[in-house]
Amino acid sequence: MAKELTSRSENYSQWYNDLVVKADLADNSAVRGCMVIKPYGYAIWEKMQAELDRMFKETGHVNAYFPLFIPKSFFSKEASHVEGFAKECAVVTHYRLMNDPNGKGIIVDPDAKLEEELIVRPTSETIIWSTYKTWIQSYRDLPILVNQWANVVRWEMRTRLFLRTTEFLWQEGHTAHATSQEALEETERMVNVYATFAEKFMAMPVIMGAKSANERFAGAVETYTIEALMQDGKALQSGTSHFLGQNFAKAFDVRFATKEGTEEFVWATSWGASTRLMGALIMAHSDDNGLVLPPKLAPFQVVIVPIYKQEEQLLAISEKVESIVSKLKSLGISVKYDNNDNKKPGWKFAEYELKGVPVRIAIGPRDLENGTVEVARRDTLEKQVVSMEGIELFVQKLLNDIQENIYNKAFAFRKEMTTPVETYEEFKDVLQNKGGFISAHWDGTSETEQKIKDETKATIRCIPFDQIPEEGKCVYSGNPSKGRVLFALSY
RNA sequence: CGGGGUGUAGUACAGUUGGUAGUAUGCCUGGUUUGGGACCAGGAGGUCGUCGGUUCGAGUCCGGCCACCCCGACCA
Repeated sequence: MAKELTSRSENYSQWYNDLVVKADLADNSAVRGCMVIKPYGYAIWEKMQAELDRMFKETGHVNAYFPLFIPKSFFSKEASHVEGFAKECAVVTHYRLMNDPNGKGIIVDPDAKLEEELIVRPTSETIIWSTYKTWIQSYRDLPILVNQWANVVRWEMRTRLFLRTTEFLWQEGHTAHATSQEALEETERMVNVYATFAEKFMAMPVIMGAKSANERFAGAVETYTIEALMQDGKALQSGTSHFLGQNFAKAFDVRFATKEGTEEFVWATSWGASTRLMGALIMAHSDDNGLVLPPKLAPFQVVIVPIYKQEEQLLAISEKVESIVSKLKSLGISVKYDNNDNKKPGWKFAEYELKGVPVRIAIGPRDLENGTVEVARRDTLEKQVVSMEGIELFVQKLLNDIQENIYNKAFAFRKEMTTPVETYEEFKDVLQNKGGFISAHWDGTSETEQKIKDETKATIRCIPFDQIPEEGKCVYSGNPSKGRVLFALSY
């Protein structure tokens, strides 16, 4: 029986939910707002992790691990930080359960109350900077370039698989530097790493830029972001890199002796990307037939489906497949041979399309006779019969083509969906009838941004790094502006 | 936290005026099939979310509670 997906045009949100569940990426769990990431989904996340981890290490970072729990008092040390996160923290108050003396079940042992409550980390700046205090005395101890892979908890009011879950997986980099300049360079370096990853691996074009004050991370002096555009015209913040100035060093009293013998507060950055990238990946490329994965992140890039009548035919096919598999593997191409006899070829075709496997090879008696195979590409759903001879090179090129094609497609879409506007009327019209990024002049004030948000729900996604200096008038207030910023509805 | 919805077999659902639970799919056995989600035969699987009430009798009616999902406000 078919696993029917809701179409994107019918209900985009439903389509997304259906897709995540039916492609076996993740499921809702017994715990409100928390998901189970299933093996196929987790395999994609592992691919992302592996590549990001490699890029972090290439830029000089090392991994470490800090505690899940943070003493409550740590949170009050940085004022804007606590304000940003206080409303969404899970708090541990007790450490023991007991049998309910009044009957069945178990209760929290009232005698096991913690003297100081522990916060389940929503992010680790505080626990890490309290630790850095003990690591840093001299300029010789700097820089510290640490990343951690972890889970964090943010008690969001409303959740969506991958896009916003109560618990999510991410990495958070926390670096310490002797100078403002150096920390700023680091902040920029890491947002570039994210952008490179998004474009080269996820095949997802992003716009790099700075956040406005309203959208900045709680406790940051400056937040850089990569913003991607989803197929429904909404923006998705896909990675952020923060210049924290000396805020956390001051909050946790982290000072160092300079070469000159003076004492100064340490400069900080933090940067993170989460399982939300999975949501971005899903929405960036997929269609009404299911997932479309970029070859560089697909758990397996090629699936081979045998078509046969009798056992002897399967044996003959398997023999051919074996050599194809080894040739593909020698080129570093990952491949799955699905010789499961319980499912018919047609079922497998549909299933692997749903799961977004980039290339499918079918091989049957007809092919054995002709020395050919049928190759189908997921992005365009095109099929062609090609010679078995040199198939590995054909597939290698095809995988590259697919990676490039889905990037180009997403890029063209974003271009089409980025609209410059001059008036507020136009702004509202585009927002309502077209969506996407709106490139508009803004007077630079928080008040204006807030008013636009209140009236239209659109926010400034970023002030692009490649902003062209241009005299203009704020689309809302009419006050002078020096360049355009990008507005959009966002996830 | 407001609004809406749903809890019945692994999953998705149906269940009429209240009469002792069914369909599809999946699963197990056997056989036939296999180039776009196969078919036949047999079989296993449910204290109907939970607590209470009405009743001779409750999946069904009434009340409380719980959970999850969806839509908003908050956020990555």
